[in-house]
Amino acid sequence: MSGQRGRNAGGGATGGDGARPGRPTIRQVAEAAGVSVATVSRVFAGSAAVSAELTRRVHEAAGRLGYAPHVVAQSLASGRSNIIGILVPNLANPHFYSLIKYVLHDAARDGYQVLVADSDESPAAERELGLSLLRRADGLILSAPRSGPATFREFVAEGRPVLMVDRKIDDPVMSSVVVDAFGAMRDLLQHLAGLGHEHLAYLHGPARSWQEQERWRAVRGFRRQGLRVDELTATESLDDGRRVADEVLATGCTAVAAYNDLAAISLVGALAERGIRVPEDVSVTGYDDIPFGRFMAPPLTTVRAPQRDVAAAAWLAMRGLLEGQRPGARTVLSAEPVIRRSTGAPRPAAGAR
Amino acid sequence: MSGQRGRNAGGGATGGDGARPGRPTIRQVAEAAGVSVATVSRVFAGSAAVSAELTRRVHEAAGRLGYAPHVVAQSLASGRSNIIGILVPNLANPHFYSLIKYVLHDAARDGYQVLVADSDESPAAERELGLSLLRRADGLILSAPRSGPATFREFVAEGRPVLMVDRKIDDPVMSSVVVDAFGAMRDLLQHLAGLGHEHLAYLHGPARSWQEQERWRAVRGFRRQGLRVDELTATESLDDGRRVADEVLATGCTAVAAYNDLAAISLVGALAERGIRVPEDVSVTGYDDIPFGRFMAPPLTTVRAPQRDVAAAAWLAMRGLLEGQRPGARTVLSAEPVIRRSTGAPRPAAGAR
DNA sequence: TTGTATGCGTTATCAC
DNA sequence: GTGATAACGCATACAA
Repeated sequence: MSGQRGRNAGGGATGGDGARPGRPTIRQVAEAAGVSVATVSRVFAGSAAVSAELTRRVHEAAGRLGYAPHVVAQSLASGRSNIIGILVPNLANPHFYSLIKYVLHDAARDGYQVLVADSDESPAAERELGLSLLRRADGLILSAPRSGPATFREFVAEGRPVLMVDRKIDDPVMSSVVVDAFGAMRDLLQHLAGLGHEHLAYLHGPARSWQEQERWRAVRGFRRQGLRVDELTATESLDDGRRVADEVLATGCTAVAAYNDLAAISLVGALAERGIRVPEDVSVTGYDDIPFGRFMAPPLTTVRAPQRDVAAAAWLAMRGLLEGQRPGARTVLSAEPVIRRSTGAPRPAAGAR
Repeated sequence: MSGQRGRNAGGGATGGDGARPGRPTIRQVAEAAGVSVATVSRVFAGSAAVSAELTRRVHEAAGRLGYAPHVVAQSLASGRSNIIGILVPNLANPHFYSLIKYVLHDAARDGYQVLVADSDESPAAERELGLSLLRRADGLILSAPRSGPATFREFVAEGRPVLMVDRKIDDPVMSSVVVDAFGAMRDLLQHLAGLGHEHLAYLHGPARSWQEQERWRAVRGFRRQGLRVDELTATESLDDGRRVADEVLATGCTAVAAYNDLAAISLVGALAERGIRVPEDVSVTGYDDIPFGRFMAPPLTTVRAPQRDVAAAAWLAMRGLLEGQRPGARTVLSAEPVIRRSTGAPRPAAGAR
């Protein structure tokens, strides 16, 4: 027998005035309303037409007993949980929780709850967490996944919709929503080149990130224009600015393009500690346009990732998949540079500081 | 019949070589291993001693068939879902997702998944989302809830553990983990008073927040020391800085204590736009010590809320409750001011700017 | 439109 | 230590 066994004893023979405790079941409501359990089920699911009279009686009885459907039992019987999972590589980055916040709201409006998991940049954790989410959830949103195609196929093999956000994928069994980072990053660097910068440093992001690859591809492209581009590596945390600042200064560059705002913000802070002025001594750009970039001194030049649109597109796609649409759809959104005051013309001559 | 009807046909009479598709069930594993379903269940649950030989055979068969327990069926039968819910008032505030991130990890380590919901500061939404989470989850963590005791009792009436974070509660049916904001805020203002400030403005937070009430209580206390304290209202978003900045300037105060870092950051940004220098013209303090406060110019003087400890205490308490501990425990943590450079001595004379 | 009967995949009780 | 089996609470094919 089960754990809650005996909670709703009686009820059968003597007429429903048996044990009182615990939540009422659909059976008790049916009895109280003088209808079958199927009718109660239909009334609550809206799945089939029920006469006005019986609908009224069911609602009356349910209200009186304080009945609410048991979601776990519904899930077992129907095969749907009305839960979706969302897996991100780093919950500490505002970029990701802005996605989560919006998806949460859109999903709630459609009656879905959201299981959240954070892989902390670990492909192995991502695989495990993804599979774990897929046991519960009707679908999974993978935001900027760090693992590879083999893992994705394992996910899909679970038989539930998987949606990739910010990761290009050729496999037709998965849909995706991506932001075109290449174009936006190219435009951002065009802005730097236009200011007269000829020597850049790029702060790499996580190597397994598709967005990182796209952003770097755009930066690399400027080498062909004769610009010098040095490569450094940022981290996902805010605490690493000092090391990076020293490395940046060692390159002698006049501008730094960071993989994302977190790295840029941390760098600007560390530069300020050293008395280096931004943008007078060195220009700095970020990517994402997280809310705090506006409040730095100087306000950060960056690229605005349209997270509201990404989230909306993601939920729209996921809902479609849940309703049985064929997977494989690709949504591409574009981002745009936001020029603030962390970028300016390069200092006139070397050694000016 | 059910939605997945027919997925695992055959199996009974003819000996298990029936339909192949779909996930294997415990019954198929039992058959393949030549044991009963009860034994398979015990092996996977570790709930009772099973001989080494049978354990081996079960694992072998399960591995061969690719069996994994069906979590929804487990939930229905056991009455436990291994899911907890966490409900916050505003996911856009780093203060809250830092709590979420830590709880997520601690819970995952114990095999729990986490449903996240965001009430957007609405008590009505909080009630609805809380009840909704409680249908699925084994327990609910309420972070800084905005609704009242009546709602909390509804939550508790669902028969599952409810843990309050950052909200004092006298009801012995609920446990709580709170940070002593009063003491920390008092210390922070002592710092301001020590610098010579005699005229403060306080930026109120959400009225329904217990933390707001405690912080304000500490600020109000300084009136008895002869300090002048003007009251203004901040918002939870970063976008309202300009209005607040004008109101702050109108008071003529020499220091501003904001309810939280978000409000302080936004205020400093708006003041900078107006050419007002911090801390030379006006000192500003925040509360929470979100990561970005360190990277503002000037770095923000604030109070460090020990979120790692709060999260650890919260999960510890929740796990205890899930294991059947009696509710009612109170954990109180303390916070400390972090003096950075957004505070300084007041400008010597009025009208100096 | 409504009711009946069965199955969803497990857990846990009881007898051995 | 192991097996048989009744719940867990609901959805749904099918009959009426």
